[in-house]
Amino acid sequence: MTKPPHAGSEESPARLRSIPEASVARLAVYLRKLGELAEEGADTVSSDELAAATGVNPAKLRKDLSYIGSYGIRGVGYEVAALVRQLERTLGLDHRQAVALVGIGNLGHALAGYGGFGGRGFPVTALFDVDPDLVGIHINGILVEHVRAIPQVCAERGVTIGMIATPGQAAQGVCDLFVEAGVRCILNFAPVVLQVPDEVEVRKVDLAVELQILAFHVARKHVAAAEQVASGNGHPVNGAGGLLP
Amino acid sequence: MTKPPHAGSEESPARLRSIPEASVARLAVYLRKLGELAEEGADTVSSDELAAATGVNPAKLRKDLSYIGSYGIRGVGYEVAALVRQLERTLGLDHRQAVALVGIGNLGHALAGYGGFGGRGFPVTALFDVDPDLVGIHINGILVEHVRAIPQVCAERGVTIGMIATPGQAAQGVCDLFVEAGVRCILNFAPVVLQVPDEVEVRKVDLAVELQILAFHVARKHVAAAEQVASGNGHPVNGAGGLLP
DNA sequence: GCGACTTTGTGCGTGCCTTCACAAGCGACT
DNA sequence: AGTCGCTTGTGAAGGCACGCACAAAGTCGC
Repeated sequence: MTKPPHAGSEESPARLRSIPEASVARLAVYLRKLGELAEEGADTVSSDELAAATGVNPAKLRKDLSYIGSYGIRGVGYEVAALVRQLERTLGLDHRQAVALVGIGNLGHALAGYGGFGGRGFPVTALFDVDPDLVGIHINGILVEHVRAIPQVCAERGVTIGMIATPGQAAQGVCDLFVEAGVRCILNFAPVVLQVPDEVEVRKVDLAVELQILAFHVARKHVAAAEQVASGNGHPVNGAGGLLP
Repeated sequence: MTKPPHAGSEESPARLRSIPEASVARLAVYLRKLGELAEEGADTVSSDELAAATGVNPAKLRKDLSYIGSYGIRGVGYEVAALVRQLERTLGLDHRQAVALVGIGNLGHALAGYGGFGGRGFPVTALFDVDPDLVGIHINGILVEHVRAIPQVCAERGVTIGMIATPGQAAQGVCDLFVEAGVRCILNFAPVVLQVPDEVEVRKVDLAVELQILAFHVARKHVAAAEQVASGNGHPVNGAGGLLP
């Protein structure tokens, strides 16, 4: 239960497993900001500083970082370079993850051309579609192949992550092909819930749902605004600086 | 995110405000599935049925629906049409929400052309960019205007939701323009944390982070697999993804 | 009209995540 | 060398969400 305190330099897998899901998501955000800081020449950051820049609570940030070990210096902060290295190792970015993308529609095209992936250790290695007009063309130098080639191609090129940007009806079929190819992690942009074996991890990004959540908040704010007018309570605005006293 | 410690919790219209954030996200998913069911001619659904189709626990689904009122019939299920109506009202979809999009790059182009928005009550009403080569062209019949026109155009057309698909450096500036225009809800695809006044709601979609989370799971599964081989104990850890029939 | 069956709505225990608060540790300054 | 100020790391408490299990409530068959 209680971990041995101050275990410095080992790669205990138990440590990995114990990181809460919510923390992992934030670690990725910290990592990007740290990259920027490194480019600006920063040597160290304090938790308060990094927390403000990433919009989280400083204590939460420190706890998140404590999951991957003690890499801070009390009274000083965190050494940027060391923290970046450790985060990259923890997030599995120390070896590249080949990514395959299925569905070269509007969104798929954008994803295939998105520079944010390849530049960050996620080279898009294979593209697939069913449309004969698309199969055979190149996007960013990558050949679009037919969906039926998924199992073979993915296995050959060691694809570890699959992205599905097809229409909803096609998504489950594509997913099954990925699973067959041994892909264990899938990022799904199609508006359906994929059925997968236990050992496969699926994350879903649903743009329409995101908008609907915002629409809910629009409605809520509308009501709140009406209330405020009624009660005469105006709320002062916290400007772009955004740091609370 | 950063809220003043316990702002005045009035409970007047109360029902909307009391819906947990996590439930709102799922309500949107239920709504889409219900739309499909309605098209297939279904009159009623049971919670078990809808829960299986959307990948959630039936009890959780019933609790979610209970937040918006009792629209189920015991022994039968939920009347699809009535539930759709009520969900649309709760999510603020009974009046259209004009959406503005800034940043007509790869992703922006895809978003502008994405049919899933307009068809679901979110007409993309305005497009903006700074690139002179883009300003002036039409996408899907919508004119791309210069970013500096954001305040005026958004105010004129009653834009309630702004989407930011610009590079990171430009995002905060665009965000400020949205706020100036009175836009209170923002969907941010840029990899930065936006600083906004308290009354503005920001949701962030970060594709690179999504991939990094998956990369973490790839690494975790890798370790787990190696351990299994080593210890001979075949017990795969069940991750956090709880979707399983 | 009555009983059995089905399905909703929800009270409650459990576990995770967040947040506070503070001791421990480190560097700088005198 | 000692003290002071700053920052990390973490124990503990609170809150939120999830899921179980069951009572209430309705339908269907006879």
